[in-house]
Amino acid sequence: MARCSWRPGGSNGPRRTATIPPMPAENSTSPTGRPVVTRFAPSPTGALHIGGARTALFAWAFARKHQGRFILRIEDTDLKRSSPESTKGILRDLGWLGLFSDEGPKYPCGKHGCGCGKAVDDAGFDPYDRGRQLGDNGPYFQSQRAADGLYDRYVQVLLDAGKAYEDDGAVRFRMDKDIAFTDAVYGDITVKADDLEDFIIRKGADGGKLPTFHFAVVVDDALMEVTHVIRGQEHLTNTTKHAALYDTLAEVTGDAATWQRPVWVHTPSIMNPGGSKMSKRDKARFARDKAEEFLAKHPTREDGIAALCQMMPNAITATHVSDFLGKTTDSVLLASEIAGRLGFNLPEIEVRDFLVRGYLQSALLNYIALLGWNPGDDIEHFDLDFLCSKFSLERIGKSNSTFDRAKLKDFNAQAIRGLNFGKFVDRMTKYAEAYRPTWYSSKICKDVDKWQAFCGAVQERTHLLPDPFEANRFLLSDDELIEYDFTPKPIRKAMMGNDGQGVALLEEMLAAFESLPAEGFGAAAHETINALAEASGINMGKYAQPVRIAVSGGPVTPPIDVTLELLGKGATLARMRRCVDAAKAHLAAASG
RNA sequence: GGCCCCUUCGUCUAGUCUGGUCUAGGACACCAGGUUUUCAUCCUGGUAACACGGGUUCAAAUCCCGUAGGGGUCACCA
Repeated sequence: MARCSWRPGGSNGPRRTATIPPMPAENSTSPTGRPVVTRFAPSPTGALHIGGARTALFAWAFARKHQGRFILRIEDTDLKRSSPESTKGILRDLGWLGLFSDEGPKYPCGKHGCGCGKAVDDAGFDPYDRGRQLGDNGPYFQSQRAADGLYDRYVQVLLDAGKAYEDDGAVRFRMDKDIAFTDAVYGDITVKADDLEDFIIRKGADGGKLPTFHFAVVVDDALMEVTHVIRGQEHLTNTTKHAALYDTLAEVTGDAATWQRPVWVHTPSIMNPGGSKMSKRDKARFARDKAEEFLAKHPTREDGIAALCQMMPNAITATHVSDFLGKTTDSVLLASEIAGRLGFNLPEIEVRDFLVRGYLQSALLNYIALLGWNPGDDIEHFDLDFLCSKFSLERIGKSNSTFDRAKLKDFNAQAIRGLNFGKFVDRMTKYAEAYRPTWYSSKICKDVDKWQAFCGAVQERTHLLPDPFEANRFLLSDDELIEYDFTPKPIRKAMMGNDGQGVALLEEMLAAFESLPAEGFGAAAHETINALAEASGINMGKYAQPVRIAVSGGPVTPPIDVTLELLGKGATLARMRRCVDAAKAHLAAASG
């Protein structure tokens, strides 16, 4: 395999030789005649967000489809905004999605790509460790490549050839020709020289004399032999710059093979329902709106802010809050703090958000694959293998698409239902361990039989992993804490309807349950109800609803046998007694 | 504002290149009915779109022009 080091001395023999295997005939998507190489090149300025994940997915799938390589390269040439933490986060999230690179830095523990939600011990993990960067094209961090003097060599070549010039400490590239290029999605694009401007390829002292994105991306993609540049459409206009750079570098180095233009593939954007581009700032915006609603409930704005601050940790002052409300800051930290106190969920924007909210990676991947791409038939539900076998550039759409959480949620529910039971139990256990400690340490979760019964009862009604925990809080509640409110219609109807028939039936069951054994209580109680119903000719539902209400305070629970088994005899009877008393009091109050 | 790009049900989209088979198909959401001890699931049915205006043609969602709307870009950010 040809190494990618360009000889600054000027020897300009072709780097790629005839030893490069010819493209398979069926591979018409690589007109460059080279083996397919794609890359994902995030800048580590924050967590991996959903748009980046889709770009990575497409690049990864395309490489798989053509038996090519998928490279991960970190574009950290912006000193001020890049951080190793972001790099770790991006690596971790790509790992969670299962989009591992063939070359470039990798997350250390493949096991934690499992979505278990477990806090990963990455204390000793240094993504910048060159030993971890697999591949023969040197380091995969632009900061390291710059330190090696890589980009400077080419800047000098351009300077020497008169194609670039110094400008106030920076180096600017001349754009003096019309540029035309072909995009695999958008087709032919032409821009006249008059509409183009010379642009910076190397920053001045303030920017650490580092290459700009436009320059680094071209040099790296060329040297890494990237054949297909798949990225978001915000780069479509920028591509004129890149095309010019490829052409000029080919001309001045005489190495047309290395500086051959790649196939550009620009993907449409993912938008919010409101029409704005999906971004981190949405969290702040959302929290702000909710906070304003909260404020509006107070006599004055000042009162509202004071009340809000009251709820916040001490470190957060009124100034912080009003800055946030005044849009001086979009702090995600503040946004999530407000969300926590006011009891709402921030919109999921970053890949990690979806993990925390209980989405399965298979559902998320499936859904985002369909945002801007489709297999051409009516198949919507598929896995990564299917995607890899079907993915094609031709089927990427041109128009932006709106992110529809309702549809994603449906995909997730279907994915959960499709999980085999053992896997579902495993997911629930790990989710509880990571995000629901109270449940994780509860006797329901610790008792294998109970836990299996619980999971079995909830699987088909789970849309998001935490749903069962939210919907069944009553299972962990103290008996005395169950509150009975007989005014909501479904409850009133079940208990008070037909002259308080529900209350009477509840008493009847209570009496019958007393003699049941504590062991196997759920099944026994269920049989008893069946027998009672049959004997009285009153249908089963009339018995079941009052029990539901008695044990949970509400009209909705898992199937009655499982519910009572999880609760056990003691709790069930205690709650039924309290409920009977409360119902009678309610009845008396109503008639009196 | 200049330049580039986009425009089919509320949303994701099929169909557009290679006009007729499109009285425009699927999915999510929504509505109605059915199954079910609640909820959920499941089943059946329904509402709902070719942005607008011209042109070409025997025939246009499909081709051409214009208008409107939307997005992107015009940084020593990527």
